[in-house]
Amino acid sequence: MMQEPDALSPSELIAARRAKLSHLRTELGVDPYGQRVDGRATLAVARGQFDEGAHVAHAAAVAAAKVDPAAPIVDTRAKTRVAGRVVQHRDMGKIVFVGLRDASGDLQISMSKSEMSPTAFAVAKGLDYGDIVAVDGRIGRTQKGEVCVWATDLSMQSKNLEPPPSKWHGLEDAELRYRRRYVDMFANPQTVRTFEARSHIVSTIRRFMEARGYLEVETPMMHPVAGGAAARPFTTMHNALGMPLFLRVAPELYLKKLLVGGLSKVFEINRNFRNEGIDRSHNPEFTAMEAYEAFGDYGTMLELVESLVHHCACAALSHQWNARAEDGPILAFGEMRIDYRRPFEQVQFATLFERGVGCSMHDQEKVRAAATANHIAHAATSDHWLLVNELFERCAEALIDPLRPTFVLDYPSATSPLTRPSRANPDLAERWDLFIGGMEIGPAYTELNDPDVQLAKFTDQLRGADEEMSTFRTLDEDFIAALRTGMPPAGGMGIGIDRIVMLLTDSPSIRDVILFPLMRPEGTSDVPA
RNA sequence: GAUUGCGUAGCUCAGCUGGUAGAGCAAGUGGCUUUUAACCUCUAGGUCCUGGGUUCGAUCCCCAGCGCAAUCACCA
Repeated sequence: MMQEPDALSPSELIAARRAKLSHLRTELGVDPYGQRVDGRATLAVARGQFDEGAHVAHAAAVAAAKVDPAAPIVDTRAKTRVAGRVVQHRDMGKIVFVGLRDASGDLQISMSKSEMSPTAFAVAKGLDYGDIVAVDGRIGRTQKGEVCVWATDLSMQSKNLEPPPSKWHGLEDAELRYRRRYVDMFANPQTVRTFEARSHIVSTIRRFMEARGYLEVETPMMHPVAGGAAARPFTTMHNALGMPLFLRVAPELYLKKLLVGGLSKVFEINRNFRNEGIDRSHNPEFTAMEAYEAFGDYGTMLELVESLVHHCACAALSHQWNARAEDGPILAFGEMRIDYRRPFEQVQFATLFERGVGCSMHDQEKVRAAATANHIAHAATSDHWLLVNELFERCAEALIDPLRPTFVLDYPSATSPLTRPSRANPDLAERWDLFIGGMEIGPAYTELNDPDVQLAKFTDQLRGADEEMSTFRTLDEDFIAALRTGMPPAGGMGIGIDRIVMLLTDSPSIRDVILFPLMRPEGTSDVPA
């Protein structure tokens, strides 16, 4: 080793790369960090420029020139300039093969000592897995048929100083994939495919909503009062105003204010923040879409969401986001084959409850008995409808067919404080939840627009809140004032975008569809100095 | 927040009734002008997650901590 190891990282692997960095500068006179590269083709485009006829003609001309040195070598192979990260490096002596990768795919670069400057060839021989290079050359293929760029020049664009993961296995450790996503992205090409798909799905949703006349809006993420969902918020503080703020748990109340203001169809796609647990389908910040339509109801929203999800499933098929897609909008999700054909299933909450629990949800005695039998806390004293809700989640939700998108309709009114009670049965709220693949994708409601009923429900909810909840759950006077101004009757819905993306990209964890999921800091344990 | 499991070389993984560790790839060296996880030669590479304890001796057993994963709770 010609150079002292990196002071911060004593690994000799890093020292070797630093030595090469120094060698590039002092011995080869090369800037390892490159300059602007114009006229670059993606690797996929360059590969598409391959022409077998030109390759054969060139090979024949080279062969002829060996017999008769005076014979002209006509080369009609396409010239190209590409750049990418080195993912393979095979040095055969006087010929070097390098595998390059960019977001479009992989392409081999073949470099013959006789066709390059000594400096460029020396750089090529010294490349490491992870370096970024730019290459000029012509598109041809090798004797074994591998389409490649036969390089005439190669320049260093960035030196990799971090020992990269195994080129064969990629980066498999889930923790490292999330913490160092940038490594995951070049070590595991599927990661890039998944996030491209995510982008296309969000774009598809946006275009779908716009085509239906919905206006996209952006409402505050910092709320003086946390509202719109029953979730613990994150707290923060505005210094200059001396003002406590909550990161929003839902945009709902602001979007409804826009209906008061006269917009009739609005949607917002953005982040919500909920101070809750983390698991396979929960990240503290997640992306949701909420949409509201004046003069609609939850039926309006049902048609909207069914069309939207079906549309996205079809788009997933045609874009092959999901490699295991079968004929029709049937998409693989792990071991499941989820059938997105319309119409989706619909089932009444009360029906599903009876099937799962074995009694009518209106039968107070039997519900309480069932709650006791299922060891639900405070079964003897709890409110009837809270028990119904508990029992439903414990016993009935599992009956929903995970292979078919299913709307569960008409939840108990008592657990839906922002929802308008059903005209036919005031115990029920005009609300549905959509379940796909065993996950809750989102709810929709016929929104409550009577300010006095809303105020009463909020007040009831506050009265029932425990000490912790009541520290951040306060009455949103602004929202009540907006309702007093007059909000048209409306349908509203919210769906989890991350979960839709999970389903359509066959990703088992929400962390596979969030670029930088929240991780605990590592290596900062209380080691005494 | 609870329970269970995992943490060994840069990566992927072996290993040990408790006697301080191995492989493949990656890295360094030498060879090779058509390779495909290139191959061949030689070499180097480890706080076995951290801190305690038991022991003559701990990577292994016990306790605590940290991180990750799964399940549950909360929630979407």
